Amino acid sequence: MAVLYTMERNGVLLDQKLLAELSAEFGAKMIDIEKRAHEQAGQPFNLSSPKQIQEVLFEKQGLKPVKKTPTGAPSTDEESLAELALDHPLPQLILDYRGLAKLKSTYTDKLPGMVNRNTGRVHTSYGQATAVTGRLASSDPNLQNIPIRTAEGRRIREAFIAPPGSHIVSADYSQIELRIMAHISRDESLLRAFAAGEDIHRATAAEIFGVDVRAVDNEQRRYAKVINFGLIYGMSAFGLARQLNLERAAAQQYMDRYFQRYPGVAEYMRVTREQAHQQGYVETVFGRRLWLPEIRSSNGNRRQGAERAAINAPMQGTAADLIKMATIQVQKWLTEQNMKSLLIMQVHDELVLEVPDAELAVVKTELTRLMTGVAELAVPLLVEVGVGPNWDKAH
DNA sequence: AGGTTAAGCGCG
DNA sequence: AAAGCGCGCTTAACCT
Repeated sequence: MAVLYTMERNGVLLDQKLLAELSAEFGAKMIDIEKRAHEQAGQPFNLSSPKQIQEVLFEKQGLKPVKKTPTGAPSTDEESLAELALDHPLPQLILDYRGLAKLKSTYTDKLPGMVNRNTGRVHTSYGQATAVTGRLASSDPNLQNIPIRTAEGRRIREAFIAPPGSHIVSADYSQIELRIMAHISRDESLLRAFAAGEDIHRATAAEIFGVDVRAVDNEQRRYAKVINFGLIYGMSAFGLARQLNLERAAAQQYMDRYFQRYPGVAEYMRVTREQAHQQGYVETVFGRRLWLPEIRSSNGNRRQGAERAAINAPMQGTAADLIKMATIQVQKWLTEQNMKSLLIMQVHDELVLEVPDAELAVVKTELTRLMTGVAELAVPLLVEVGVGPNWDKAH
């Protein structure tokens, strides 16, 4: 994939002033939180140290551990601290500190140092034979995990900018893995929902809760979304219960209801497990294989882990196949048409370009055409294109 | 000094 | 007994 070298060489421009401001702001907040945490604890301690957090919370403050880490130590992860925060002010302070520390150390402090002296840009490396599912992997720096899920984190995305006279254009596949599940399973309800252009989580909620699509409330849609994503990952009723804070029996009812309404998906799960077990591998729609050496392990946990990977791989892997083909097509078109637009990043289901203003209209049109037309599946491929002065506004 | 592992968390 | 897939990066803790 020569296009990967093109993307690496093109690189992305950063607003270094903004990153410096964010670093200063995050740093000041961290110092303030640290002070308050030390007051609450009645002693100074390192808020980055799981061991010291354990000592303060579970020994000194006497809070009860929520769960344990694989090595048996009481866990201080986000889920645990969020629960402990209901009874004590300290865990929330630690969580706030951690969030800021992550953003500062990984992004706002680090990225400016990665700017190339000659080009003034950041150049990632794409690993083409790293992820077992066929995805690319981005490293040094990783540009595939730039924050977006929180308002605080999104401000970092604003630092990914286009030069004067250009804009950032982002084009991403909408619900690509669920569409692939529809294609592979040929489940009637799923095919119909996508063909009709329905909001898939809303449609799923209507099926599971037995109400009209228009009557689905936000809570029901949120449940359906968790179930839809969970299915792609091979989640169990136990996992669903934990995710939605439900009784296990209730979670099991939702799953039963789902598979009753989408029998094609249930069949896909069954057939995929069976094929993986018999052949020792699973395949994407385009035939790339993922070998599963642990699918016949006598260790039940390892075997079940391999089964979940088997269920996920055809969807994640086919999505990877599709965007790889699309990436090649897009670069081919840019080259043939002598466009000045640059492909600068790939983030699993998204392509990011730096586009001179004069080319905006045609690039938007052609990106959509090339990405939606890259393959003919049993459901339409939908691409959402955004334009902005930076990556955040383009998304 | 330099490498590895554990814990944790950013993204799709 | 575990329980949700795929990655890469940072800090702490521990090792040689």
